Amino acid sequence: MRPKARATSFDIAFRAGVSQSTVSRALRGSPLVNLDTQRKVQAIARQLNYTVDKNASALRRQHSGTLALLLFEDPTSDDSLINPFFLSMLGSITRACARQGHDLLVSFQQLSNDWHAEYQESHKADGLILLGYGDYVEACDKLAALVAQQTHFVRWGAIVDGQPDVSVGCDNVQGGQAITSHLLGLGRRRIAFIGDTTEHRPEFRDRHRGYAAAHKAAGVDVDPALQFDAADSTEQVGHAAMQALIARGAPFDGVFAASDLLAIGAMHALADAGLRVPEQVSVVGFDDLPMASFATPALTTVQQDTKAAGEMLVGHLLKRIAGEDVASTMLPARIVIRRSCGARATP
Amino acid sequence: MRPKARATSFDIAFRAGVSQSTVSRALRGSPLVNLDTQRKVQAIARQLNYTVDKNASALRRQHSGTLALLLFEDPTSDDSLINPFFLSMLGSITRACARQGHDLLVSFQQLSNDWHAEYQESHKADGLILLGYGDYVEACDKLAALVAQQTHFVRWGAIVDGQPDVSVGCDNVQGGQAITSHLLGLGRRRIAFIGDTTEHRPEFRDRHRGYAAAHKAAGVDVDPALQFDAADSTEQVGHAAMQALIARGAPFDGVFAASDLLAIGAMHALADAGLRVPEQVSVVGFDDLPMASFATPALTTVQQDTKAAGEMLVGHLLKRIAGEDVASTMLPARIVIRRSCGARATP
DNA sequence: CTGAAAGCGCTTACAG
DNA sequence: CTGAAAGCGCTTACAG
Repeated sequence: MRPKARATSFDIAFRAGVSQSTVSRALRGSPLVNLDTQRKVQAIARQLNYTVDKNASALRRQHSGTLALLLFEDPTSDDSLINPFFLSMLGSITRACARQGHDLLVSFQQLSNDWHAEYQESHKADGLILLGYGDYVEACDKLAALVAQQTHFVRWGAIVDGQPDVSVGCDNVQGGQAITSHLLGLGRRRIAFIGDTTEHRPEFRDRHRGYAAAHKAAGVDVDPALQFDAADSTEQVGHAAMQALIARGAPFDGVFAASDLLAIGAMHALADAGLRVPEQVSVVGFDDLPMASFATPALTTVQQDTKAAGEMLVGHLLKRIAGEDVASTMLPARIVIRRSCGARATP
Repeated sequence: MRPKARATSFDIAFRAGVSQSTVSRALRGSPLVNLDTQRKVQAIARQLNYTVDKNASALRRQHSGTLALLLFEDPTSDDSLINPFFLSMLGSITRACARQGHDLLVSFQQLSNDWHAEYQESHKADGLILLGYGDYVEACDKLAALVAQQTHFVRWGAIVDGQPDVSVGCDNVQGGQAITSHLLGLGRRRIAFIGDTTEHRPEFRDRHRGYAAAHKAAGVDVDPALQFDAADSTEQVGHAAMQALIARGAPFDGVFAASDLLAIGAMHALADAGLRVPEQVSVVGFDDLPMASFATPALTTVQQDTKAAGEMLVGHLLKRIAGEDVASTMLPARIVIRRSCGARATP
């Protein structure tokens, strides 16, 4: 049984006894068309199960009503799970797109790929949302190239001085400062920091800046021996970092890991080493992943508002596409106190 | 500064001194075209930063190289998080699509919506992947309608007798049987089941069938008072179910929750009631969400291979689109023993 | 308010 | 191996 071919606007025009242009207008609800004609056309369209061919429409109008989300991953972590934080962002971005009447194309990119503009150039999407672009310094050229090509895009991440693009990020400095102050308030004086502090990972760097600011405000010196570089955000890296820190021998009574995954890995390493959290060491993270509340002990952390973030990313991008100017935006971070910091078990 | 307009195949043709048809063929690597011509055209294309306009191409070829993933959610749980299991499926589906050279459109649908065929009809996607369609009985008509319209789609879920469509699912009966046998092997004799057992939730029903089969095989009678209907898979529902079960007064020494989220909610309710897991009650779930291993105690559960699932869904769909026949496929389930079942703490 | 016509940028028979 | 031409299904000036 051959299927009936899809109905086109010409089929509707024929049955309605009007021209195809009128059909097009009527379906779009143009005020130019007579109300009766419009109703008639729409009735026939419904009856024929008609849908506008988006390819034809996009070709003609030169925009597709679609946004593309580019998720970057480290080529190393090929088959492991996607960072749960990005997954949660993906959820909120998808919802925000739907609310704004746009479709969302999702794509995983290898960091190494030549990803600039692929989607927008091919006209499959009107704009791009960038998530997890890896090393910021390396990405910077590509971002600049995107800007130069007038690609419409927004980036999730730290707001960096002199950045070429528009981004939405959480207030990493404030979050880092708040959580560090909390640890200091609990009497911790030697707090380790797990995470890169360079411009390669501006989010981590900003969290570290908050960490430093909190120490300064409390009049506590930071021991450089307590910082350990970690560029990737995985449990494995957190575990290894903690082991290295322990091996270093410099005593510590607190750990601020720049992400929850790092913190959870660190907690495992502490447990392996027979150190009790939070009695001997307070541990805090950043992100508030779903699993943070399930960790043992439950992880004190900094929550990023992914719902607001998704909404803002989509909103900003749509404005850019419409030609409006938008500024990078910082979302507030909120600390979430659980057991791992020892708030209820201060020394 | 006005941007240079995007280059088209005509621009390339002009510079290469050939016709536009030849450009089109050359870019596609057609064997019809002279190798030198091809190289020349491709060089110019690269230099001009040319990309094929996918809208034009899709319009002409009548397919888009795009697949659509439809994620259904309960309208009740509007702003809560997406089920982490689906998120993980989404990750593997995205990867599988990329590997097959297809783009993925992601869409959240309200269960109530009139979702049949929207995407394929509009020619934005060549086929559909359905995830979490809610009540199977209610969805069935729509699935049949999709089949009737010759929409290409595959569904993630239970394989149901006489179903109109192609689906990929895990072997819920086998998984349910294996994990229940494990509990019985640990000496548990009164195992509660949290989950719907009707055709409305065929996955849960199949897990329950496995539960019943394991009891039968072990010669243990099932007390109907130990089953509690739960249609939605959320912590809240699991929590409430457990409370209701406790209130019922029928004693139990084990709980098989039809999903990890239900199991985690149930464990919280048990803790609230002062019942110790696994010493007094063994608890097991289904799915093996990332958070399962972080629960306290770590949750024994049944793992679904989301990677294989994503691959298979995409593979099956692509075959359907190509006109091949494919059969519904069941993936093996694997039990993952952790602390919550009391494997190392048998009475 | 409506229609005839052009054109978005491709792919692909058709003819050479 | 190459080119001229048709056509995919729309939207939108343009003319009435």
